[in-house]
Amino acid sequence: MSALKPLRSLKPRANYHHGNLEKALIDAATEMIRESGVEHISLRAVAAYVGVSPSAAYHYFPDKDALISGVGQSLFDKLADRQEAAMAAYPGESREAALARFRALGRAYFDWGNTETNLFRLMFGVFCSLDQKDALAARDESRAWILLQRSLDDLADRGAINPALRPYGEILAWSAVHGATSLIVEGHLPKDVFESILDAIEISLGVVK
Amino acid sequence: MSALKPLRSLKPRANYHHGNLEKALIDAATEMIRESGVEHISLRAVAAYVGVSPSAAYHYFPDKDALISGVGQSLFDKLADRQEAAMAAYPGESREAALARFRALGRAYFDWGNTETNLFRLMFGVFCSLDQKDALAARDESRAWILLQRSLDDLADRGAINPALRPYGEILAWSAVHGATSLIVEGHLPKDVFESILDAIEISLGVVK
DNA sequence: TCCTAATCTGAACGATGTACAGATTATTGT
DNA sequence: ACAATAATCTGTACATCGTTCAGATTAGGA
Repeated sequence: MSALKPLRSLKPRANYHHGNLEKALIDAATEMIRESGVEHISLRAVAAYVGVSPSAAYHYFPDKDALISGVGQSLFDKLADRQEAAMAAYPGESREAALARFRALGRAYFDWGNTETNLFRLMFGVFCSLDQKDALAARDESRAWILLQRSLDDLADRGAINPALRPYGEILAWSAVHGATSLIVEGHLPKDVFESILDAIEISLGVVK
Repeated sequence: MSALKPLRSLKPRANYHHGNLEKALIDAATEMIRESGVEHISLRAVAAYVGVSPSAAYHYFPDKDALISGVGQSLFDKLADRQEAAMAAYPGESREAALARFRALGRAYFDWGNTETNLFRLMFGVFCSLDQKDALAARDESRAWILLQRSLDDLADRGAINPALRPYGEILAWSAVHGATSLIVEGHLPKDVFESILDAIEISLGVVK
């Protein structure tokens, strides 16, 4: 656990007009949640970390929950970054490469949950739960969702999965990977079962190797 | 949203020596979390609801988190009750009955998440996350886990699933059902995909109908 | 019936989320 | 260049929270 001391106290600049306070608050909150968990951060501490008074935050967020929710939204993009990087390790047009990328996609999700547990909990917790409409719209635009769609299209194009089962690909893969990751992260299942989950997903989708 | 007013103010009994304060606090906290979500309850409100001073709780729980965690532990049993009731609707020794019970098990989990969302979030949130050892030990003794094991044994005994895949039954079924329930409850997936998840689980386990 | 242990109260402390009035700075129009 | 206006941030204040602790109340055994 590092110190998390105020930053701006070093800078000679006055406190008024920070520059980009909204982003600074989100970044600070992200880092603090990452280290301590969403249940242990306070608006005041985030403001102090940025070097600003607590009230300043209320010009950008209606309340603390909105700030936290802002952090959550931004995390889906960071997860997609990790997934993209993981998939890049398996280039190529072959069926084997496409399958390897598909597994890398799931494994990156799992790794994210294990290495960034506090952020993972935030993303799928109360603060990021939206109404059906908004959430589905947000999901359709999220890069992580699009990566999953494309990965399944890749498999289908190469005849690596049963075409009749293709429509269920996204929901099945996401459900199984997310469920396993959640249960493992919270300690309900041991870590070593995850690869079996990936195997099971492939079987469900009728993978032919 | 109902009122949640203090109860004991009506009773003529004095405040000292409540009787079974520990259980009363857990019950009250359960009901209040059920209605408002774990992020919106205070130790003081729970104590007031029971008709007791805030400090009284500290004779039974070291802190607020311990009370909440106590609530969470007790919920796994209530989930098992629902699952048992749901399975009882499909009696019989036939393969079809065993399959129907297996699906009822998953559907009851899903229904629990949808009707008792606040409690569901608590069960699998930070407050109920244990170290690997404790959690796995607790799980092995939980009735919900045992129900799942028996249901899979039933399927295997009747030759309804691929014997080679039997060992993966628990982790796969729980992961997929939990993942789908979580994602649907938080709005990331639409409700109507759940039955497809049950189909996919059966395919993964090599169900022969 | 008195003594002791168990149980609960009441007051207090520091920290929190939030509201609001006013101070400070940036920007725009002339 | 300069004043007027808008945007941004501070400081203070308040109710509420979790938690501590000294002491009041009660139960139950000697």
